[in-house]
Amino acid sequence: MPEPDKHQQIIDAAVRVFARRGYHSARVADIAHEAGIASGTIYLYFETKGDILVTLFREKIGGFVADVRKAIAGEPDALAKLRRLIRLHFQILERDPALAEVIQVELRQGQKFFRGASSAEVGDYFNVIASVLEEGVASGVFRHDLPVKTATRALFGAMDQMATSWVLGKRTYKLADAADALGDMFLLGLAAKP
Amino acid sequence: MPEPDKHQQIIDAAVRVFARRGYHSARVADIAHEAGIASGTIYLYFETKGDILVTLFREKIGGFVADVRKAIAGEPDALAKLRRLIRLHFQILERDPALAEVIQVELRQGQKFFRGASSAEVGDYFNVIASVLEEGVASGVFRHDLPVKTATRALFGAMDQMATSWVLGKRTYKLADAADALGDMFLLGLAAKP
DNA sequence: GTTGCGACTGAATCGGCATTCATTATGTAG
DNA sequence: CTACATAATGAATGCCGATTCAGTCGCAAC
Repeated sequence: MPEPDKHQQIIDAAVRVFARRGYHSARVADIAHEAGIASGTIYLYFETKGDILVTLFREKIGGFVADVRKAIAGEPDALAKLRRLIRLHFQILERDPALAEVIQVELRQGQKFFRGASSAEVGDYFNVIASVLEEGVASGVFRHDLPVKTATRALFGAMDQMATSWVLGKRTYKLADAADALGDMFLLGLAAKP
Repeated sequence: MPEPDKHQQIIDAAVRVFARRGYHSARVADIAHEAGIASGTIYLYFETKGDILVTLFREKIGGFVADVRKAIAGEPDALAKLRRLIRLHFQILERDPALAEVIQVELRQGQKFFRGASSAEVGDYFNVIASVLEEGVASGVFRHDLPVKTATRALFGAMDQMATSWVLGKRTYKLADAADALGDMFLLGLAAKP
């Protein structure tokens, strides 16, 4: 009867080790060491090394999406929801640097992020974004002819790239401070007002 | 005296094999077979398997940036340059599906794309985008208070995500068709006109 | 104190594939 | 035709670390 505790212990250790060494050069023995257990024990809780990675981001991204969903549900209109979503996206990553490193850099290994095992979770997030945009179109705060799919991808891509740049840089500036600038850009555009 | 020809032959074979199998499950022997040579011959032209990947995207991305630079130089103002850049970004990827697969999916392995060996080339591309935005700010077609760095990242991220979505989907729709929609979004924003 | 049982351990195994290099082919010059 | 140089070959090597599993531990029941 594997302790549910140890599962979490291994996941947390894996986040730290993957952040430090990268997925490929991380050895299973390293994760075990970081978790304070023997390497064989890992295999009582996970099938393979890849399974650790897959499970880790399913759980983390699943939690991420749930947090965002809950937060925006409390906002009054699409505009507030959009701004809140952007801010939260950044806050969550900023809060946990090791997790941010893993999500922005390591999880993109091969197919795993957008294809493969966590595509469902990522798809959920896309749906959350799309639903906010649709609500805004329906209520008239966004352009009635907004191409929602395109806008969803563009917004996600923009946030994701800002997060990646922040991780790869020294993380000197506050990521969350960029949230409002990004929100303004999307809402108002780059063009000068006539 | 290695033939300069064979270098290219190997790179081209590698693009096809990486696109098909993914970098990790691609064997050096597969690339050799695809190129019609023996596996040992690869090592007369490249140090390691990783070197093939690194060289491949240095050359490809370098060419990509050069193409974009040249194309926008011919455009009259920042607005036209921006639209041209977006269109070209998509056209180049659409023209070569195997290369698109490799750039969007395989090259993100670990650190290689934004960190590591090709960061200089990617940095060049960021500079091209930023210079267009700066020109637009200076000439007054873009908001004078536009945060150029943020906008550069956001625009790159948006294009990159659209490309990734297109690669992961069945590539059914025309990627280039989304270019104008994306341009409009960035220039005008999501918000409804008052 | 002995038996049983699940959790845990970590040294030994094993397979896969990048890399090497002794050998062969191709080409050129005298 | 012989001698030398350079390019190409592909079978054999060697490494590395994920995975396994025979054995140990801790504990509860009787």
